[in-house]
Amino acid sequence: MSRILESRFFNRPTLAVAHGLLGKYLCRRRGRRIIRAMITEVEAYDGPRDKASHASRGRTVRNTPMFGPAGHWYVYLTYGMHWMANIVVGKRGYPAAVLIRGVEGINGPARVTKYFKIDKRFNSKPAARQTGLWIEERGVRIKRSDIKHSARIGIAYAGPVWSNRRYRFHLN
DNA sequence: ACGATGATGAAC
DNA sequence: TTCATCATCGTA
Repeated sequence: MSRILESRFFNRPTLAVAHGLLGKYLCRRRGRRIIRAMITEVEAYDGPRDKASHASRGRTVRNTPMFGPAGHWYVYLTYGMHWMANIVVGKRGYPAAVLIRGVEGINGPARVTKYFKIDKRFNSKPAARQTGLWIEERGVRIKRSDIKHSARIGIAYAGPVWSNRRYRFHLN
């Protein structure tokens, strides 16, 4: 049994969605083939005050998807070569997203997008089967005690308050 | 430890 | 229009 996650799942507080994504499956259809992998690591970027978030300096062309409806993708290029896959969460107008940092067997957000062949084509598109990139519940139960939380990676510029927040969640 | 590699946003 | 900065990775 499996269930494709829809906006009712993503339209919740950012940290709750981040926790909830662990154990869910990132799914990609290319032609007839579908690849799936369990999400094992995520990071939350929560609201306009979060100094580590692209939205901390207001709305721009790039970060516009973060202000849009929950359950849509926010995909952007970093370091001139790596795509980052984020799912938008929370209410419209409130900029928040969860970065998918790792799936089973693949660690690192750039490796995830490389493996799943995710790029700007998905930016602002809904996570849905029709789009070719979506997220499924497949019956994996994650115990609260199996979720580790720690500081987010690569965001020291955000200052001590925001860089020390334990907004990174992972299994193991 | 550091270079790759280019879009972004802010300053000028 | 220029410039520093980046939600990183692979090689050392």
